[in-house]
Amino acid sequence: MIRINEKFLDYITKLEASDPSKEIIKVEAAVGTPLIKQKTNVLFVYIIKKGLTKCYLTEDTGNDFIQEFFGKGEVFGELEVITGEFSFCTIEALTTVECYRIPKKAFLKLIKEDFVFNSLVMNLMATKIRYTALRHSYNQSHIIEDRLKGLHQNIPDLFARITKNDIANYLGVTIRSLNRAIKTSGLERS
Amino acid sequence: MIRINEKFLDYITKLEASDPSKEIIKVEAAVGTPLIKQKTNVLFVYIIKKGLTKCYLTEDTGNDFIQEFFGKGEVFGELEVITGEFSFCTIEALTTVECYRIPKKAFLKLIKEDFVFNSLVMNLMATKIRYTALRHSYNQSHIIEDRLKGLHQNIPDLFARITKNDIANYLGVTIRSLNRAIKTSGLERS
DNA sequence: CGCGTAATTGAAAAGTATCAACACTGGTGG
DNA sequence: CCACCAGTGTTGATACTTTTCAATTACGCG
Repeated sequence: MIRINEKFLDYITKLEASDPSKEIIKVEAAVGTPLIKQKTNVLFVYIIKKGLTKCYLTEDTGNDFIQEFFGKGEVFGELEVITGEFSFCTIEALTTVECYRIPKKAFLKLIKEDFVFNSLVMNLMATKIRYTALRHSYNQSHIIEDRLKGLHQNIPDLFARITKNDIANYLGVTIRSLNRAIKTSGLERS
Repeated sequence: MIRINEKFLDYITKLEASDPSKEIIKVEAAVGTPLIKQKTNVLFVYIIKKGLTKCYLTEDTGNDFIQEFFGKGEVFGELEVITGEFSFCTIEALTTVECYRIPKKAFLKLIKEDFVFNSLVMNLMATKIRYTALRHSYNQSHIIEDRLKGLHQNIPDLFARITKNDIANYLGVTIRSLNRAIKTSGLERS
């Protein structure tokens, strides 16, 4: 599932336009660039303006597990900035990505002083929890084929946008199993 | 893993003590009582004072998947109250449970007017996301035996406190597989 | 004692991973 | 222009993990 958050993007766009101190700036990242790295200190919060990223964890086994794909308006880095802990995941650009970047201090100030902003962040986090919980549950109680079908319904041009490797890492399976599931589900030429 | 949040409990305890309008009240639930039901409107936020609950989703397949066990200080219902959506999980008492109960309106008012409270809620949600994400990733990339060992490390008296059925639903496996894992991991008499 | 719920176990079937070989594609440099 | 290479994708055979199904035992309680 590619998550988006138009509402938040709208608000940030307005903020950026009326920001005299230029705390919110636009940055661009090329394909493959890690915007946040696992187990590092997070100094900025990012909001995607355009493009696609993956959010993944590298396990001690060496496996990557993709949590979610972030699209337009999605926010990352906010958890780490709020709790002050190191990042538990890596955010990497899958396409060229344009985003807004807010320094930690400015983000925390906005949370404190702008209640609308505060509410948007609360909502965004609540939605992340719901989404993550539902997906975990779904993954545990459905076989690969069902999970693949579900993903494909949400992203019709799935195979054009995301590599097989990333799809497999998102579903938490090997590429071999993914390929078999594609066959048996009849999703080959999509 | 049984999650706890002493800091939040402390704050609520203080709030309750100095609450003239008696919006925060203490309630008690017997074993098996559902405090929040999946797919229903949520009117209260709860904070556990004493006891243990399970937070689980019932899938369309009929399987229950336990998200987490909540202990002292853990909060639930806050997500639904913030987003206004129906609950996506059920919260059920595993022991006799004492908790504080705050009406939706009062909770939202606290968020708006008490910044310390607001920060505590933000932190609590950020922590939930981190925890949920890490667990999902861990579950996808480790076999049952490892997952069981990890759980047992966190809850040494696991088998005394939680039924086999619930442990299996927490790990997302069948009881049969759980029993085999207990054997092969040498955790039988714990 | 008798009942219902929880726990245990074996055998077979289904699902998934591992391993290894091979095909396709778009550069890159001789 | 071709050979080579790296990255990506495909496929079969086999081994391993987990579920399903069914039978059986253990335990608490009226």
